[in-house]
Amino acid sequence: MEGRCRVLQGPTIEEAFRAIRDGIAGRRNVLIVGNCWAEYFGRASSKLGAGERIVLIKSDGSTLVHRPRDYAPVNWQPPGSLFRTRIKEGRLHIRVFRRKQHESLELIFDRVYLVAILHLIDLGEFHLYASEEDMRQAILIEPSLVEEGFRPVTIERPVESGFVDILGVDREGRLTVVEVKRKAVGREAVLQLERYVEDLRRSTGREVRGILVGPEVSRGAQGLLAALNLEFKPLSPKRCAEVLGDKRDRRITDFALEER
Amino acid sequence: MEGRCRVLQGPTIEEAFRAIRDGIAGRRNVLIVGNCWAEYFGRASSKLGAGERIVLIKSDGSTLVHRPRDYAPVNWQPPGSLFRTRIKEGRLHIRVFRRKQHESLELIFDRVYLVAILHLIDLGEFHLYASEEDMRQAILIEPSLVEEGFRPVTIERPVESGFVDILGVDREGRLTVVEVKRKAVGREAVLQLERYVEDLRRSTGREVRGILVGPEVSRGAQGLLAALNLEFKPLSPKRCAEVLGDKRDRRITDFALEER
DNA sequence: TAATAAATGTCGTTT
DNA sequence: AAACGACGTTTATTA
Repeated sequence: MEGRCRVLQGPTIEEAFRAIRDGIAGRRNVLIVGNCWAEYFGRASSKLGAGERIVLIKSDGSTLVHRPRDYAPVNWQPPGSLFRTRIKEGRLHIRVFRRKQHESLELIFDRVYLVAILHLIDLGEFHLYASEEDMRQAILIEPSLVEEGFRPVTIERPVESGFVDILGVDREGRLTVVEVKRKAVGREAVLQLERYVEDLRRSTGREVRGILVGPEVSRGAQGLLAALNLEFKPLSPKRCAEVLGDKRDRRITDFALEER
Repeated sequence: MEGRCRVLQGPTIEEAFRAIRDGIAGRRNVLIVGNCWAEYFGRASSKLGAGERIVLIKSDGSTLVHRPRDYAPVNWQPPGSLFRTRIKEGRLHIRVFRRKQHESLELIFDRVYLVAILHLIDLGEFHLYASEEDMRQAILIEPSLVEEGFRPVTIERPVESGFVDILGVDREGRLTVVEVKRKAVGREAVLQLERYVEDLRRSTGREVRGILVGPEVSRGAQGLLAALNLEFKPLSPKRCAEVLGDKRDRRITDFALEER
């Protein structure tokens, strides 16, 4: 473990500097807790006043500056960033930059409470279920999730303005565009569907139905749907996962137990 | 600093458990480095195999599980989460959940390398420049950024399917919808603009121009624009920031809300 | 490399 | 509380 994890508590700026510089050079993960401020220039620009934060520099170069609140980092750099650390006027400067993107984050610490240099090995697999892709799969396996008598014909069918999620035929043989969303659909999704339907009407000269599938609709989207003569079919990712679980292999079944 | 930052290096599971439980109860920020695996159930569900990671539990309840790579956490919970920590079969279990949302993340550690309990004070202000809002401001101050002779009339004008960024009149008196984007515009933005233009044509019975303003257009969006007879005007957030820098100090704030 | 759309998106703002 | 849209969105996939 000692080889894996080197910790400095209450280091001097000089000690912190050396540990961080070497940690970054050695492609370790570097954790810094201290009082800092920051400036960012690139796609936009930003200024962050002084405060106590947690900074995480990962071995792939991604860098996160976390305040004691919120999910999102207040400042960051994506993977592949480069670093320059130095001491200036008794303070620790860490410049995180991406040359090609002309993007730079300058971090300045005047106090460092904790530095940890970590060699982490993480080969664990990660799997996510109940994605929009899973919903599409479920519909292909069990088309009645959309509507009794619905028959899918094509997936990812290209039309003029994009790709139709599922193109099929309803029980009366009408061409039917299905657009799937894993969360509550808003106006945006309706516009997308409307465009697809319009493209298909034009290119085929046939009558075309448009059905939005998702767990719920917003009020505004509801109105737009009505105005554009489009339809909504409620369907949750959860329900789809169940269908997939039944038909494929069991994955989500313990979810029901969890939910009570 | 000692009051601010309590660190356990290579603690036993029991020691880690106590420190973490008390840290969470005391609304501290808690850093954990160790070997863990995880399961998530909620909006979706996921399974993460064993590996060495950094876990950050913030004082507002937000929780992040970070692998040694990537900007994004592999698992997380938003602010406001609740916690239950316990030891089971010699392992440390941390359950992070939100009852109302029926969302739960279960983290299990079999080894803990480092625990830090942090009391962080962060009152620093954060400011972001060159946002889309800044671009709109710049256009209001300097309408020729869109086109010579353009005169803004209304901002955030509601139409049937949403809100028009800037509604104005071109040099020939034609109603003109301007949609602003801070980065390269894709199909989505074109659809949005098309809808607005269509709504206004219908509701006013007048000729309506639609101009998309942004740093660049994608190929596909370009095509869609042409097909729908809409226009594109290149304008970068940076250029807008310059304009604001020049003109802002003159305090032309509540400008352009009245019709001219 | 560019483009396109999903995301457990998150987050602020406004109704 | 719900809706709506921006975000330095990031990330994966595909042409």
